Amino acid sequence: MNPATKTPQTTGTMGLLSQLNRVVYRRATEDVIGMKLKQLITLELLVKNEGCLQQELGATLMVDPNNCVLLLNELDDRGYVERRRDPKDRRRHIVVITPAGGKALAKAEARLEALEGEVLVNLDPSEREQLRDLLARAMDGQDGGPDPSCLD
Amino acid sequence: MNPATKTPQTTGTMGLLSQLNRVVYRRATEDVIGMKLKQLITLELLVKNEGCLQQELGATLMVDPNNCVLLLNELDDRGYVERRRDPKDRRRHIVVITPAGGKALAKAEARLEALEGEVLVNLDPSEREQLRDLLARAMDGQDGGPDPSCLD
DNA sequence: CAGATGTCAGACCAACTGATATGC
DNA sequence: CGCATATCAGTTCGTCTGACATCT
Repeated sequence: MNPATKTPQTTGTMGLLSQLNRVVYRRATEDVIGMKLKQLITLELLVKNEGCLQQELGATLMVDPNNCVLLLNELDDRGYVERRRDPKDRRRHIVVITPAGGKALAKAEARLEALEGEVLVNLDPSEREQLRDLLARAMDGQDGGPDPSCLD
Repeated sequence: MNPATKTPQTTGTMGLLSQLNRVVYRRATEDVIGMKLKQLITLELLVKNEGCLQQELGATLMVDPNNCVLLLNELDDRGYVERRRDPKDRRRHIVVITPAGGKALAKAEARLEALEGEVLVNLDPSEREQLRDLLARAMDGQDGGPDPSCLD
């Protein structure tokens, strides 16, 4: 019996993706990059489109609105973000990154890039660029891709 | 070296990796592919090198020995794997996939490939091949790469 | 009032820590 | 006896569900 009748590929792309992501998560701990990886990603997104609505943020990051609150509470406690009421609709919150948040982000990104260098040690620079491009294109148009819908 | 000042890269490679992985995990639920994604990956690995030691399995999958037990218990309960004592060292367990496991894996892989087609809709076949290759090469030599150390 | 947004509290699930049993 | 392997129980962490408050 041959379960993989025609594909002798050792592991599927999704499996490889999951495994490599596990490598990153295992190594990108808080004491290594200075904050949780999820927080770093959140701050990156807030830099990209400053003045993002909280619900848009949650949708882009693919976290439930409830989880989004907790995530922002952590960043708020650290002084990395600020929640302001939307003057146009006072139910909503506009989330902005603070100077302290930007500074912490820059430091964390530097640490993460160093880690990236270790994780992707088998790939030369042009291949890394290729990988980043493919991942970005795959994400594009996904639920949480580089969607400029945060803009007013 | 100032990473933030002149690099307008929207998101780092690691962030993209994490995000795309989240997309997969959100969609590859048990009721979609028939089993947990982690179980699928485990079975794939057991097909690749049949007769793998339990500790080698855990190391490759990057799960603690404790978690490995629970993971195998689930697969064992379903009748997908079998644990046999190693005759050469009866402390050890050799894990093998059962015919039922192979059958379930084939079905789950088909479902996952369909999902992969949806997730990577922005990439044409050659680009998907490229992505799979880059991920495989990045994983190679990592803690849990295609390491043939399971062989005796 | 009905609907939307954000917040919190409690339940739930997955992962980690420590202790136990067996075999070398 | 010391060490290794696997297993389980208890804890902890992250996530999800449901109730509530505010605003339109």
